[in-house]
Amino acid sequence: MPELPDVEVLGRYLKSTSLHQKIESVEVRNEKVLGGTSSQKLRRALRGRRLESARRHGKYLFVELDGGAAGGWLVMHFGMTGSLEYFASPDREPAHARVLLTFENGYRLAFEDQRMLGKVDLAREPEGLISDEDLGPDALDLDSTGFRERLRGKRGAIKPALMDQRLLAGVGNIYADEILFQARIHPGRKAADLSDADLDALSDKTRTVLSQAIERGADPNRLPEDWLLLHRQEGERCPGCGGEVRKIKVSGRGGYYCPACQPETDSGCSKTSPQRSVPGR
DNA sequence: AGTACCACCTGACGGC
DNA sequence: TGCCGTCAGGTGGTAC
Repeated sequence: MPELPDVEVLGRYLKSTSLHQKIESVEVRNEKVLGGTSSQKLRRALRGRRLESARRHGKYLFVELDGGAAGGWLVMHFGMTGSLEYFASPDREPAHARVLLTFENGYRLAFEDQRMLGKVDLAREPEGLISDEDLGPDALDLDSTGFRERLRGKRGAIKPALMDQRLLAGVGNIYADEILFQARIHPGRKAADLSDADLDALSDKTRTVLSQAIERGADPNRLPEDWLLLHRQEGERCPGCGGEVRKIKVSGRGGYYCPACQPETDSGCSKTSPQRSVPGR
């Protein structure tokens, strides 16, 4: 689940549950989720401290530790199956808890991750990690000008460009499909072939899709029925036109789209997308 | 600069 | 019921 909206929601969850409490203990159940750090280092950095604030950049969540310069930041990336769970009773402990913080009030915060493709790490400053990883600006911080500039000159298909964390950070496979659907652009079209109007639509939909998803708690059950997201299956009806949703592979990733709403070639008239029966805003 | 493939991991699902 | 291949919302490395 963890693309930008999911991580934003997890960050809010952490803020509403886990800030300002002293950390009594740190338990690493599986070291595979540790990035450049070790159990010892993590324990030493966290024990006795408090989580003071949290912020997100793309799919990364940064949690500030108290203690000023000595404090540093806890960094989390949720991979494909990562999540957070704050709980008191042992029977609420998630099945795949990999790192557990226990607070002075007895509650625990679990970093859970079934497939262990996520990471928990320490960083001096978020900016350091952002530049080390060469992450682009957060997708929600990009205006249409910045968006156009960053996609300009891209050689390949638009979908992998949208998902390229170095161009803009936060969009993954699922939301890329949704954004392209709402912008009425075929995922396999060459980025370089897109008109300015196409790019503006993409930029606009990137922001509206992500922010609306956040407003709805990134919960699929609460997302609008006319989003493609809820119809990601071959043969499902397109919520825009009633046509058939199709599956394709673009640069190695499986994805869904509506051939009618997202034509393969720009027929020249999708300049200003005609009256859409699609989501819109 | 792209893409194609493999790897990292676990688990769910469909076909036989 | 069981085995097997495939696929899954992420990223990184390598080889063309």
